[in-house]
Amino acid sequence: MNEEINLYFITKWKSQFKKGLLEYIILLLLRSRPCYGYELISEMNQFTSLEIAEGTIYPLLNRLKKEKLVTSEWAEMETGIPRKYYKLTEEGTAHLKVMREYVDSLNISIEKIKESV
Amino acid sequence: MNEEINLYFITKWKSQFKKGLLEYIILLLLRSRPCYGYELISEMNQFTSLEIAEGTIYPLLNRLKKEKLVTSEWAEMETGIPRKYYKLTEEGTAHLKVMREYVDSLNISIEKIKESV
DNA sequence: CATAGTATTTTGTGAAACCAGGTGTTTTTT
DNA sequence: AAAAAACACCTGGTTTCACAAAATACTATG
Repeated sequence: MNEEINLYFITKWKSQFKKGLLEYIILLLLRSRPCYGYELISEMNQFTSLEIAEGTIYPLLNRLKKEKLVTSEWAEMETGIPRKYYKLTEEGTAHLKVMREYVDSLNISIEKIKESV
Repeated sequence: MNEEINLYFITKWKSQFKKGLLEYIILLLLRSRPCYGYELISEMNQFTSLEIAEGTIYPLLNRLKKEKLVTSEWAEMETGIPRKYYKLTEEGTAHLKVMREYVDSLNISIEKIKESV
């Protein structure tokens, strides 16, 4: 049935599709509580079909920090490796709101296109 | 109210967010009928809040053609400039189906994240 | 004590959107 | 009739991001 699907194309497309989307989802996830990078990777695997590489999430979090949408803080664990927790700032919340409105309005438009056939 | 929004950040993010998404929307638009590039730009402006530059759409359509997801054909107009019409192929339809399922499942996941606060 | 899992970081590569420009035609304005 | 705007396509260079791969280092399990 799917013999004719070019999986290489789909894989590439999925990778491109994540651009910007990951930033949005990470901010959404941080809305509920501070998280550390490794945790966000597993949250992502659990809640979505998205897989996010380590080499993706840590630079992404650093960008968000540089933009002051999140802050970070080391947490020494009683046992285990220290974790760097990222927390949404007020600025982050405000920006997420703008992003969310954009994504929502886009989704509505796309639904219209899908229906209009 | 929005004084604190970094519009430069938002603009960059929107540009990133389009990656992969545009490819998906173009295929969705071509599902109903063949279109030419310039037409797709105005359709996009009309139906969505997305703006797509000429320097984006023409390379995009060429990529889709190279991947055999669309075919193209010149149409000499009785009056006006010749147009290159792009038409979805069977392969394009099959790939769009896969992409659509991916996007739909992602949207469901994101909705869950949004609700879980 | 070796292996797997936890947790962060860095480097290099590839792909896509965009800007800025170019070409040529047609229509509208002045 | 000339100038300007709109139509319609294309290209080259820049920037950004996801990813693979590797490095570092600690912890838990067998």
